[in-house]
Amino acid sequence: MEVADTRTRIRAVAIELFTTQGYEQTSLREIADRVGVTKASLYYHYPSKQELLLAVLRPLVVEWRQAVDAAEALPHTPANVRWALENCLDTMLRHRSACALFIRDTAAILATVQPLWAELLELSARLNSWLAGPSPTSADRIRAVAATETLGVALTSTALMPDVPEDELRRTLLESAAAVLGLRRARTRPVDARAAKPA
Amino acid sequence: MEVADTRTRIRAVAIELFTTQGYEQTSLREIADRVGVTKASLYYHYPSKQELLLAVLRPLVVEWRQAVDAAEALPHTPANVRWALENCLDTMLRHRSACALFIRDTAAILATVQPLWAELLELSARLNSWLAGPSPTSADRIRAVAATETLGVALTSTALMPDVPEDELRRTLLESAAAVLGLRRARTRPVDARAAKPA
DNA sequence: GTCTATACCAGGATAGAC
DNA sequence: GTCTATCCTGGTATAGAC
Repeated sequence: MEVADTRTRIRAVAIELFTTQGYEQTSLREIADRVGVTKASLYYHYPSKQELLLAVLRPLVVEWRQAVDAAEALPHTPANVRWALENCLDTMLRHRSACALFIRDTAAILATVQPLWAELLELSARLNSWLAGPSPTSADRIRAVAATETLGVALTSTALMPDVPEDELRRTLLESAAAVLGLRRARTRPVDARAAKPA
Repeated sequence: MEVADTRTRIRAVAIELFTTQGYEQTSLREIADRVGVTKASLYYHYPSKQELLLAVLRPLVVEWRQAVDAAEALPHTPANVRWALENCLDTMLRHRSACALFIRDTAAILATVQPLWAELLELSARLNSWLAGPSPTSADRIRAVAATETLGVALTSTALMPDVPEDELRRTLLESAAAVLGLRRARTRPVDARAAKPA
């Protein structure tokens, strides 16, 4: 592989420009120029701008699905809920830029890659429904959505609170989400995981 | 005014198409066709697509500013915090479609109408800083952002939980935001508004 | 003052030469 | 695997009809 092969470089430039400027705001010419090829050459490697976007977003969706699968496999106990929140938050933090794209560019992505978007919606629906617990009231369901939304703050936080250290962010958001769900404060280790059900 | 004047009809069609399809995804031709005029005619009434977007978004920003101003004018007591959350939530609900546009189309709007966007950022910064209270810790600041984000659920809720009645949504979200901020459960009337400070 | 016709340029996409 | 040339659509600008 004498080249840092063009295909890979295109993807790298795309992820950078998409996440800094947005998807619609980034032209193929811009990407091509930065890579040092022509627009037409991009089309040799990726059949469309859409596919390029997919190549950027797919890894996040894959991991996110694993996180939701993992949560669903567990019984809905307070300790498990805490663990699931943590796992989801970490997944988001790991793919921070792709997540930000998803959030900032919702309309464009929705219009562009509908199937991927649909999967993401379905995944968050499953997560929310697990978080709401068995036979949930409307309030339980609302709280579940509110809790996941709370974790989403991790993504806007870089812009709003650049000086806050990541571990404190992580800890506080987890506590906030737990508070929304009516869980009491965390113990150091997840003990008595089978006691009373959450409010 | 024999006509439901063209200018107004353009704006009405724009708000509808922008909010259902997104800003970038809506072409001027589409709007013009729906109104029954040509693209060029749009330009007589609005100097650019941007201006049309501004005309749609401006009312929300105006009211939002009033809500933040009102909050800042009050001392940071638990009762006042509750009242501010409520007021902000209601503002969002009143301008639900414009809010949704702002959230779904962030990247496009950011790129298109930077000054408006900047004002919105500044307003939410002010609101968050008021919510965090005087001399806040990092955790207080994070919680403030998490609480406002919680209210934002009102906007996604229509899609995720279409069957939940609005008043229950409103009540539960306010309680969730209060839980994030560490306020205890609401009394029917805001009594003893000057007692202990929130965690 | 309100609108149409028309032309311009940028961006996504395709065909075909090298 | 990369380029040139070309097409179509969308935002924009202007001249001019009514």
